[in-house]
Amino acid sequence: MASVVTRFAPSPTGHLHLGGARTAIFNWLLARHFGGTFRLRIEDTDLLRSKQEYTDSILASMRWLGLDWDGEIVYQTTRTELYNSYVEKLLASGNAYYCSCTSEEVEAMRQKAKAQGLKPRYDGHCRNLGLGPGDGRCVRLRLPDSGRVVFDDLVKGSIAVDVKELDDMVIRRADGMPTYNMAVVVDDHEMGLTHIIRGDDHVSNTPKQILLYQALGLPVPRFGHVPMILGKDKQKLSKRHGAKAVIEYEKDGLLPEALVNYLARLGWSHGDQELFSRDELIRFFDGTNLNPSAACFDDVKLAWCNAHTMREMPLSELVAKVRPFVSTLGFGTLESERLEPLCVMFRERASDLLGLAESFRPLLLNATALEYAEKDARKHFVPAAAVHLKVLEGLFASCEPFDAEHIDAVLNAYVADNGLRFKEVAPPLRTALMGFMGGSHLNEIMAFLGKEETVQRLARARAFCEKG
RNA sequence: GUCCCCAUCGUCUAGUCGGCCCAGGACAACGGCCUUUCACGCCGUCAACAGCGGUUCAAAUCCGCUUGGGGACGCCA
Repeated sequence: MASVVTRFAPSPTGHLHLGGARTAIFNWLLARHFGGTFRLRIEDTDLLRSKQEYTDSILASMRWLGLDWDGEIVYQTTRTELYNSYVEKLLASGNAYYCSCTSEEVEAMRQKAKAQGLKPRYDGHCRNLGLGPGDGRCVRLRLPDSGRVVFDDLVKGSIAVDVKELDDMVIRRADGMPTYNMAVVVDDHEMGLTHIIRGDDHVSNTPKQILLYQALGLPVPRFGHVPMILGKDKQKLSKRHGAKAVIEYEKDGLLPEALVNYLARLGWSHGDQELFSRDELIRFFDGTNLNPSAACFDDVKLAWCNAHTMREMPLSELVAKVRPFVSTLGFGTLESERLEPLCVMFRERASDLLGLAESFRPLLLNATALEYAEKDARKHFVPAAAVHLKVLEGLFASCEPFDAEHIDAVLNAYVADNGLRFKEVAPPLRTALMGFMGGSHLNEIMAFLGKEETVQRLARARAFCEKG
């Protein structure tokens, strides 16, 4: 099989959003699977809405997701002459013609067709007028008089459309600029595309583009139209329906591996497997098993996927990734030696980096600033607990070395020697140390806090217990 | 309105040529175990083939219709 060439072609009119990210992932995966080429093209011909900052943002998100592209990035605004050379070919071969109809006239044709219960379309008014170039004249493609356009879609199977449903579309505007379909066909051909995976909303453009390829005598690439991603409410994912940009997930502390894993799995499957490493994704994704029906985005499952990734990744990597979140939350800049135990203690309790960093809060503030959860304090800071805390203060003060193992021994001995049960001692102790009934193993928490801080926390809590 | 596409648990999905599917996995929910809290982990429960016809010995799987959903009909991309 000839080398596979795929592409991602966003318009820089906004940040990279989930739907775009997913089509980028599919194209990237297909290219990497077959050892092919993955190209990037910026469709910036909409001068009013396109902005450099969006191009930068999209590229940043692509890099963050780990989707590397091959070759130079193609910017459509730099290729007007190229597109026009193709329009000229079409004009020369008689497959295109000049049209002098005004927008108002074309609109009237559409209304008329609509009134007759037909699809609104251009009626071919200038088709055989033999008009030459002139002011205000656009160029239209001359469609075959009859026939069907049939293509085998990678995800939806065979799709057929009657040429009668289409009309002689504009391929070059009166201002000399090519239209979208024209530019896309020229670019996809010039860039050597063999496979094009894109959103569902393009299926109706596909017959038009195929007709263009045929008129130009060019080979038609393979198309695959993936359904759009729906929101929780089954509505199309839009800004109003919780559609978030990739960059926001990054800010929320999601791991790119997890987002790629989740998105790849949305609309594609490999048996019952849910979790994939990047290598597995590349190994298994071959353009088959793409689901033709639309999928709803589920951020709960994304969170699960992220939590899993966070638990499995190397500790050193996790430490490096939470660090910025720790400082953003105002906990200062911590050494890896301090961050490591924190990550070990809390990584399986958080579902994203921000949440993980946030869970460090009770252990990074001073004893005097620790806030007690009212409910837990009321329940566990009772007079009886004061006795335990007081004895423990003394025992811990003389615990040497003050590490998890020895702390555990002290705690166990205290409970055993006094015929107590852990359930009587642990709650007040935990509340004293964490401020609420949560967190990791008590001995590890104390070891992290250090002797002095631990004793201080117990003493402060004891005061509350005595008050009752 | 016209054309195109889609239709399995609440959600993501498995389901090679129809039989091994009174439909499997995962997330969520619920229950339990583990336990020094919360989590993780483990075990279990709940839960779906849109409807109606047809083909067939046999249909979630094939065909048709209906219903429902989505998309497209620009000198936007």
